[in-house]
Amino acid sequence: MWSSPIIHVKKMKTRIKELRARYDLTQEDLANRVGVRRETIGFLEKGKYNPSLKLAYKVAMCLQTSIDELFIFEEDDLK
Amino acid sequence: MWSSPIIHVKKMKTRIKELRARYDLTQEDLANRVGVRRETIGFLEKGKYNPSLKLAYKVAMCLQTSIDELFIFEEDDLK
DNA sequence: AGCCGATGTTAGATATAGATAACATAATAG
DNA sequence: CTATTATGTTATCTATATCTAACATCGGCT
Repeated sequence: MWSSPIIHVKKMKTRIKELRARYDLTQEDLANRVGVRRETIGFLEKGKYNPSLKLAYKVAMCLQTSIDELFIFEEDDLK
Repeated sequence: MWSSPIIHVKKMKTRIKELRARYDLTQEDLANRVGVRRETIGFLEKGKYNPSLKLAYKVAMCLQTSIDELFIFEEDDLK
């Protein structure tokens, strides 16, 4: 008798790759600036995992944008 | 090409508690809507950990705001 | 004084983010 | 063509977010 959650997030897209290209950065460049591994950036671009808020923020800062601009959520909706 | 800044995030504040009060929700109410445990909301409010981006998003949606409005980052600086 | 709903806090378990190293492939330069 | 650089991908490891179940504390209410 628990109630199911109201918010569902089906999928999350990111504009990391697009913005990284705009600034002509390699995955490794960006990774170095953010302070993570190259693979981590690669996995993020491919949506292979759900970053921590701090990581999302750091990537956004390095790409001169905001979290809300960098990540796009597609909702399943409010039920 | 600029000199590679390394981003440091010293601390993160959140307005969860403030907004939760505005909508007159208990931690448990919000937790149920978001789909996490009450303690998780409590720990988030106290800055005891760094949520995933999806969780941050869901909390923001439940509080009628955005991630960028809900979480405030204090930078250590671009160095 | 009690009770009760909300929050704090702990300890242990599980899930997963992110690290690391390795190797493969694509594209590009030479 | 080979050499190199950027990216894809896999497997294993560690750190930590989140779950779960307790129990404590605090505040409001009668």
